[in-house]
Amino acid sequence: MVTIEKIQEFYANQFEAELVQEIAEVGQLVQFKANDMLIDFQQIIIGMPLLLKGAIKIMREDFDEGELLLYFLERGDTCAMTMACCLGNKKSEIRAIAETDGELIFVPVTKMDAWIAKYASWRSFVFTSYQDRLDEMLRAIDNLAFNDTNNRLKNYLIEVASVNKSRTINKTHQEIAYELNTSRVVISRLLKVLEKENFLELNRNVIVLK
DNA sequence: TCATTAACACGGG
DNA sequence: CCCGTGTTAATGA
Repeated sequence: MVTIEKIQEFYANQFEAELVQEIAEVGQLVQFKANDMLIDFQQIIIGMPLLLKGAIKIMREDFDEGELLLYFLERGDTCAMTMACCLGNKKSEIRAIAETDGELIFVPVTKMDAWIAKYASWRSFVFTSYQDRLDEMLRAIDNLAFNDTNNRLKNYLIEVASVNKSRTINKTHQEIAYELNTSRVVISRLLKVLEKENFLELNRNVIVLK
């Protein structure tokens, strides 16, 4: 059961009391661990997540089995894909994997529709979420189209450090290569250069930004 | 020029 | 020994 306090803590200024009450009644509190798979491709979405704590990475599958990191979700965010799926009864086009440990509230699909009509605050939450995700998607596309791998890697490292709230990144070169949809050789080489530039420090399984 | 794939050596756990 | 890392050589876009 979701406590009203928890919802208020994170969404207090956004939702009217009555809506907070309803979320508390039907919402389901879910704890997740880093690397938990929360949503997979083709999966049918049965609920919508309201992220309280932690970070979730949203991945897109490539035509040839590769993957690509689109963006991270953080506290107060929700997944636009989920909303699109809920409203359109479609399967997921993305994969959501926990980047860190965290906590979210799961709201059943059935309520989503009703609340859009009933609560102005929910309606604007849904719309601004769409807007935010679209903006992030555009940034992801720009990054991909106009940046070389070196800059993509830098941006990626900075973003990862930010969502983990730590300058220490616990990832292997292979994992990074996978998320940026490139090869490990390239990542190893670029990281080595960045180390020489004193941008970071390399250790086994650990990268420390300076 | 820069990425990819394959291959290999090194070394820490 | 296994895995992550660093590097090279060949090939391609």
